[in-house]
Amino acid sequence: MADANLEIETRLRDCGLRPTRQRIALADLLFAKGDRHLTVEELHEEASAAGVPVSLATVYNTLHQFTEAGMIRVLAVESSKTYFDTNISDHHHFFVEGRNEVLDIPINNLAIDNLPKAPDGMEIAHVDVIIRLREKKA
Amino acid sequence: MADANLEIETRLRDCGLRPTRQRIALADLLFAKGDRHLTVEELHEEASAAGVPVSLATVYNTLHQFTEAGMIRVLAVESSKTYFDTNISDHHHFFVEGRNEVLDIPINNLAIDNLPKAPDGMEIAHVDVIIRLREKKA
DNA sequence: CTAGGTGCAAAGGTTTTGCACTTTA
DNA sequence: TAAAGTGCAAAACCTTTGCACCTAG
Repeated sequence: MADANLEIETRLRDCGLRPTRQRIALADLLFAKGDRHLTVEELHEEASAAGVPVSLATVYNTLHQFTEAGMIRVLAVESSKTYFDTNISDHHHFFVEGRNEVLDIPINNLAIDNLPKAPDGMEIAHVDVIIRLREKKA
Repeated sequence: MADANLEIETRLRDCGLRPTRQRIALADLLFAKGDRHLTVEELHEEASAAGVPVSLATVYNTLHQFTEAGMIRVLAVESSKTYFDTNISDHHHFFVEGRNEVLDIPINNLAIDNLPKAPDGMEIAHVDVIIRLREKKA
């Protein structure tokens, strides 16, 4: 536990972020449980539940700082809320419509044929594949 | 011009929508110029510029009605604004980060290998591919 | 005439910001 | 003790809603 915190502290420091109590707690929640897809609201509630009172504003700020530092990624799946993904490796997502749930696509041999070239003066920053799911009618 | 309006009126009627002045004008703006990617705000401004005063609320309502009717599609590219796409055929997009611009991927032989199965009880509603672009540094 | 549509303004939800206070190094 | 981070509340967005008025069939 102390070890885990030390690891997180080091990681934050490496990203140029001061390891404050709030950032350590949030990073801990984010990375302790494997890959996660969270909204600001959800992380805020988890932090409160975990006995770490953090203001919503700080959660916003922190998640954006983590994003800039490349520790997490923003997912654009739905236009009302911002989802953050703790898995920054190259992978793609299911999105369950109606339930607003993001899932990793498990066995990732998904590939794209004939990926187009970027227009002149542009380069590809990232390719997102989102497979939208709906509940099957019985 | 009268012809075009008649066409649009018929189309709206077929979708169960009364062809009101506002809906005709908006449909006209949306479909007259080929495939487009617009926000509510942009369409509202275009309508005003075209001398068709329409309230923002009506643009929102109308675009949602058109979406439900299957005339247009919602694009989730960026989490702050909703983009609507007038091209409902199966195709994908570039998104220029920083400039917040949506472009169709032109020659569409893009294909996905090993598309995963939907989890139990779910079916695939739609697959979105978004290629995020950034300006190349010289 | 009447069901449906529109406009306005107000409310709702998410995200950002300003500023005083606190904490880290 | 500086410099950076945090919390609160207010503000800034984008979007939806309620209700009185208008309009197409």
